[in-house]
Amino acid sequence: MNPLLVFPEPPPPELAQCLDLGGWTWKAVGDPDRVIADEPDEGWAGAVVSADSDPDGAIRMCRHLRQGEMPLEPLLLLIGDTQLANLESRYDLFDDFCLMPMRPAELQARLQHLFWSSGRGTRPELVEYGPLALNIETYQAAVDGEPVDLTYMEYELLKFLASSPGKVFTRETLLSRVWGYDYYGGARTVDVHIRRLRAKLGEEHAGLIHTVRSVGYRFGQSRWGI
Amino acid sequence: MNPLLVFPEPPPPELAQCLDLGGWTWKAVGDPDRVIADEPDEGWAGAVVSADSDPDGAIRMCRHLRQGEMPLEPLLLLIGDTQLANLESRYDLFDDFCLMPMRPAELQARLQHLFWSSGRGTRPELVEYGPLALNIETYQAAVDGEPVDLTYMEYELLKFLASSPGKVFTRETLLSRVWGYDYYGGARTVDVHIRRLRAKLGEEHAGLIHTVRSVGYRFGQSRWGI
DNA sequence: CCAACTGTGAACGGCGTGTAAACGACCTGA
DNA sequence: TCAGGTCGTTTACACGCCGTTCACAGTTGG
Repeated sequence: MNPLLVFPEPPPPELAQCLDLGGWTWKAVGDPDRVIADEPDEGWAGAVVSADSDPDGAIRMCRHLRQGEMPLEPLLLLIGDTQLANLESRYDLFDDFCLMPMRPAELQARLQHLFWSSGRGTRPELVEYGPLALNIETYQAAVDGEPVDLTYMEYELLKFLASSPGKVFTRETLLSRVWGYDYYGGARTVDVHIRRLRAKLGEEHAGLIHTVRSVGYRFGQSRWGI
Repeated sequence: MNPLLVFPEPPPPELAQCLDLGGWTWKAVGDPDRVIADEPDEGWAGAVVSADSDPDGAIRMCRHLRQGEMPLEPLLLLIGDTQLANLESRYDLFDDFCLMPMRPAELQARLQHLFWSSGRGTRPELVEYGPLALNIETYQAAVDGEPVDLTYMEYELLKFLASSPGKVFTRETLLSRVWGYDYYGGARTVDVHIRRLRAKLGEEHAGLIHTVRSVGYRFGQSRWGI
């Protein structure tokens, strides 16, 4: 999943720990001006802003995230109960809030509820390598920006390979991981699917999938640039 | 302002006191069957459901308020922190929650935030995609400006799909999100509704709904503009 | 009581998938 | 250098899954 934007930098330890425990990926940003510069390629999935230590900075951050053409959603605001009164007439700055000191389970529930409400992980999850791009959400593939029509198994196989570029997988590994642990069939199956993949990638990019003789197949270059 | 529906009957004293202090008008309803009978002429403004004393009854009430053609919004759920874990996958039953024992200021803030959101924020009144336009308020659909007559389920399905254009949904996901998480029925149901939708969209626009073999269905084009 | 809406079972057809077999490239040893 | 073997590539084909479509039953509302 795309990382969450977290304010301030560094975040309160209990917040960081709680996010990690919940399995969220996140990145702290200390200043509104750094939001664009620090934005990952996939974009922000949402934001968690703590007003505990620096209330004014937090408000500035919220306002900055919400203005502009693409307001960042969802946005969760963490505040102390003494600051509750200041919230009034600023409801446009956040989607939900959570009182400090927070209970980890409450934070988890609020984040999940927010993402459920917004309907999706906001932006597409992508697996990219060189000219290849796989959109996990839409089950679509593209090479050099040109869409490629893949069947279900072709897509799954390519996704698995491209998730670990440079790593060699044996046919047995591929069969058990892509086809399923209980799959029982010949190893030739893998070969044929690799061939169909290469054909669809086109002559120019067929070389993205390397054959490692007597071992298996590898997607992309090895780490030594062979 | 219209009264809030409050559960249970009688409500916990601290809840009643807190609502009164905040200047809310409210009316307690102890049983889902009494929601219609006790509804004031102006209708309910929203609901506050406490799961403190009777968790199962509270869930039943939430479900009852949310089902039907006119789900009651906004709905605030009050729960003890030990019940947090039960919330998962029931995010459709409420719009926000508040942990017990509650802080009066927090309840006020959450109610105000909810009414602010349902009043003018977040929820789009129109879902548009290319030639398709869905009016959420009036439950009407139009293609190329021409109104299309959709049944309830057709409308809900199309609205859900069109809310996340490009994203692929499995039949299971559609059944749980559109039909309800507790729906138990065959996946063929989805197919047939998709077919009816395509028919009503007309030959020209039937392609708006794509079949992703072995996966599910997708509305609209991918974000790569295929 | 009729009409519209919704869910389910079954038949049909297409295409994705797995497998066999021929072919060719590469390696090894004599 | 040639023979034999190993391994990957390529082609062809049949099976069966999966989506489509239709018919019909159950339900609800007017």
